Amino acid sequence: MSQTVDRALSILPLLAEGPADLGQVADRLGVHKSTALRLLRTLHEHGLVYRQSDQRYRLGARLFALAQEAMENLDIREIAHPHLVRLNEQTGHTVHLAVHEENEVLYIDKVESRYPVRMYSRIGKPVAITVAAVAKLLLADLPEAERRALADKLDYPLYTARSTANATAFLRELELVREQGWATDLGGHEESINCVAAPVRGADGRVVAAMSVSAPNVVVTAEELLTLLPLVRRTADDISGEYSGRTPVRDPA
Amino acid sequence: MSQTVDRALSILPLLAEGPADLGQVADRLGVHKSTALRLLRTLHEHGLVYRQSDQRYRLGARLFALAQEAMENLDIREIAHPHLVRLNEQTGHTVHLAVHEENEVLYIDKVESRYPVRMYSRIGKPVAITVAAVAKLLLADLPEAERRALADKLDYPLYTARSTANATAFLRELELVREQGWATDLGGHEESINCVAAPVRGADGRVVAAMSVSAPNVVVTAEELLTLLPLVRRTADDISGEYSGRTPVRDPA
DNA sequence: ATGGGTGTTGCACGTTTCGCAACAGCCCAG
DNA sequence: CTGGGCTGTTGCGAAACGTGCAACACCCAT
Repeated sequence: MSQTVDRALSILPLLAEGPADLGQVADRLGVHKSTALRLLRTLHEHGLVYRQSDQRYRLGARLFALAQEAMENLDIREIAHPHLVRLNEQTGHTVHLAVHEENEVLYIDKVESRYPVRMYSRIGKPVAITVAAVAKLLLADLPEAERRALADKLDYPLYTARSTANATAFLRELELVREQGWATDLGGHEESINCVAAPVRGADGRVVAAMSVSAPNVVVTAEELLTLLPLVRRTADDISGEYSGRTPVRDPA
Repeated sequence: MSQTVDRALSILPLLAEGPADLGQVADRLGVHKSTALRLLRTLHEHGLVYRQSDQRYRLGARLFALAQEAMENLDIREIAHPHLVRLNEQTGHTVHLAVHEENEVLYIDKVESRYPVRMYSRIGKPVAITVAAVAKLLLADLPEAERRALADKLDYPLYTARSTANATAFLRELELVREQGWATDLGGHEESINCVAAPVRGADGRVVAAMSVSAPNVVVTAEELLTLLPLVRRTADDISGEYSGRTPVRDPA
């Protein structure tokens, strides 16, 4: 690791606490004033640090711009994909990844049993929003007002006898999902298909995506599928960790 | 200025464009792979850079945390926020707060129409500096020499037919804004969006921030939006007063 | 197996950075 | 006006630090 860079970067969290002048920075870094000056100058040239009118230093505008740009380029799908593949290899079942957008829930990735098929279209198919396990997870995380408003606007088609029947039942189900942190769809969409799903959360704890494992009755019973829940949740948590930058990746120290 | 730090910091905007692997980083920096590796490691230790499971690097969570922390420490923002909210309640439109820093103008707060939810999403994004009403106000306050120098350096993208076309037009517009003490953007950035803005001044009279109200054509015409000007200016003046310590906090009756 | 593609490590050279000390402004007090 | 204290700034030599090289380790395809 580079000492100079290390010192320079140590300035950033220090300034995040509030503005500081050259002397304070030098003291807290444990270096000579002239050294601190040069480091600050370099940070300044890159816009990470800004000098306000009283000559004290602040964190600069470029930092916001960088964070902003990085946010937009964060591709959940890209991060999640290898995890989906691994989950598929471990279970043999179909794995889905879905996001919530504009009152719809869309699949954005899918790995099918044995042969990994990547869906390249960014805009996937809308899912059955009232019954799909992933939809429940994504909607359960909305503020209550939005949840209610949305629930009222939806249609509740009876795909099967176990489909969610109306807004009241749906809201009750969302409440349950919200509390337990996972969701299922047991024959609610197609009679013979069961799903178990877990949420992917961003750094702020909000649900940004949901992942599910689906299998037909003829292959595994609902009970057997439920035994996969811990694995599904762990995988979702791994993705969450990676997505929010909490590095769960092994470092070959 | 420090060469090592300079190189290390150059990695950040590079990664903001999207994830990259070691070789790509080294190439674009023009250094040996081993050098890039050590720089990345240092950045990694500080959490500014994160290594995803495919071993590629991307910007890390700490960057977001820093940006957010820095933003929350901006005192103008804290003081202005309740005023923005009130203005939003009174007008129903989107309200922005922006500051000027290092030849960029960026939004530091935003209250969206009617929804009490505070969106961090677009905050931090640099604004279209040649057309945005807030940008004109902030730049119009610069000393003439700086204004000229800046105007020459800028690009003048034609977002719409009403966008500022070149440096001459821009300087003329700034002169006007400077005299009248407020600014507009009538379809200069997006055809159907109009803005009206007013400056926030510090104790010394210099413009420290600018506030705008934006609304699409389909909701209110430009003329109707302009009738809000007195209210916008009064609000900006209130913020100015509070920021410069002249006025005790006014009750929001 | 074998080759090209990655990422990683140890090392010797020399460029870069460090701390020092002296300088330059600024503000306040005498 | 003058002087002292405070902050930020600059030139310089010494040496520490970072650099590029080359060799290695590893993974995946062919």
